[in-house]
Amino acid sequence: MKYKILEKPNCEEAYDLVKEGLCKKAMITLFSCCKIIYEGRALSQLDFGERLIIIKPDGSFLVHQEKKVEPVNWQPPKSRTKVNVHDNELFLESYRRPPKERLEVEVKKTLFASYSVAKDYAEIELAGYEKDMGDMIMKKPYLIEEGFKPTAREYSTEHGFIDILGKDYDGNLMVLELKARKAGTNAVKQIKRYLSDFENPENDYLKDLGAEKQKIRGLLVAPSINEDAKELSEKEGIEFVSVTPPKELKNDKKVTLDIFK
Amino acid sequence: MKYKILEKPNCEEAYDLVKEGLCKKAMITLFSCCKIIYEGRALSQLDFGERLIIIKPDGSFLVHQEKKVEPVNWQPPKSRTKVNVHDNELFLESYRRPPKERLEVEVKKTLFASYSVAKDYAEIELAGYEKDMGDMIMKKPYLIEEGFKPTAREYSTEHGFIDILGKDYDGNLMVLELKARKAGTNAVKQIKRYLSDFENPENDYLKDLGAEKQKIRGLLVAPSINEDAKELSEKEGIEFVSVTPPKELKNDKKVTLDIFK
DNA sequence: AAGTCCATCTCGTAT
DNA sequence: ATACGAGGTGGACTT
Repeated sequence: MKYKILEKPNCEEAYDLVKEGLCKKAMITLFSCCKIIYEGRALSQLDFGERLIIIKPDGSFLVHQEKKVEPVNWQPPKSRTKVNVHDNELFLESYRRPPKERLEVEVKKTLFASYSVAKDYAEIELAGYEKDMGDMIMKKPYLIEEGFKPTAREYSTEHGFIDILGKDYDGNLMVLELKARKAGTNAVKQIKRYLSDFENPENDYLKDLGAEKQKIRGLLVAPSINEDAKELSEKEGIEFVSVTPPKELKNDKKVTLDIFK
Repeated sequence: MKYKILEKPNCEEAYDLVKEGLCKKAMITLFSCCKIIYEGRALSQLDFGERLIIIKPDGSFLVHQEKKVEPVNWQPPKSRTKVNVHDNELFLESYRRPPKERLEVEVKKTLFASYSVAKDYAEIELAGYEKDMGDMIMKKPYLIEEGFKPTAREYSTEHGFIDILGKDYDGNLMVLELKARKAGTNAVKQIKRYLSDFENPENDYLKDLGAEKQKIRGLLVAPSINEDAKELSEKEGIEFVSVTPPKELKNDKKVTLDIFK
């Protein structure tokens, strides 16, 4: 059977449903009054209350209260779920390692329980990230300014990776830091740190890049910038260029799955 | 009624159930074949497939695929859910602002739908965070070393907040950076940045702190440290002290709610 | 409302 | 395996 739903199952019925769901690699949901203990990287306890419990076929284990996007307790994919009955109560346990972590759910009463084997072959398509922005700038460098030529991406320095390195029309070195969202002071400070790498005479980045004795320009590239960051960038001589990450989906993937007809 | 479950509801039945659930401020779950579009800070689309849809009474909207802990699409608390029927198909929409964001779910077929009003008055108790660690060190400064005296917490500098500031037995200034988990190179770099604030003669932190001409020690306090970070800290003269965040719950909250008996 | 920072962050990716 | 960084980060807290 592809799915099963039980209303007010007793302890043994709920146990059987969970067992069956695990066996069939189904999504299992329980709406139950339960108490939860977590022990691992941190430690938590949550007294009895009614919550939604979800066990996914990849081993993920979620407990959702009626508020917030985040689960109140959880275990990650590849965790192992165990089911037990003690004193007419259902116990769910989820183990992972490493790190060694344990989640224990004591189920007092279940309003309803279900499992169902999901048919889902689609993957989400996303756009509007820093990566998309970088791709776009590499392809259309004039978005930064006329004559800009990118030379390297993810250029490694002592202080981390420079998003894009390049030269302007006059051959001056340009250090670009990309932010897909509104930039803050941290982004400006980040660029300052990269620039300090080039000022250090011990490093021979400049020689490597054939840009010795040239001016070095630091650029913050983001859709917008907050007031503090604007002030700091002006003070530090960091330029700001407004670029918005492209929000374009590769729409060629127009699959209509026959299964769902 | 406190809850309702429908197996293979048709479009109108599902519509009525969702409407009723929203009205009663219930947790709503649907296991449906659906297609999803999101538009807001980023942009996404997800083709038809079977997923678990959750609408919480606080306005949170979650769509879970059969893998991962994170929802594939979501809206945060206080979002507004709208339900509609077009051409014998159910449409769920969730709006928020600011930022203006929109989630649209086209439901082709529903395996089962439910709503239930959750009775949950418990709050999670957690231990094992950086905050707990800080509390412990302020109370038991000898955990850092004999003679250590903390003087300030969350001390503001140009480069951010110093977790704990203090003096050693000889009156030297100590800058403590706390990490509740294994520390990496970033933590060491963070301390270097704080220390640079004190080296800058423009700042008069030192005068403020009455520690002029004293040595300044940078300490990384964490349960453990990775190899790169260890190397860097030794090179930079940053000391490492191993402290594990306390994992103790205030166990006095042993409430047994009569409602659940 | 906007900024800042921690998190059982999760998740992808490179090493 | 571990390390590192982005995220529609979320969520709590401060200004």
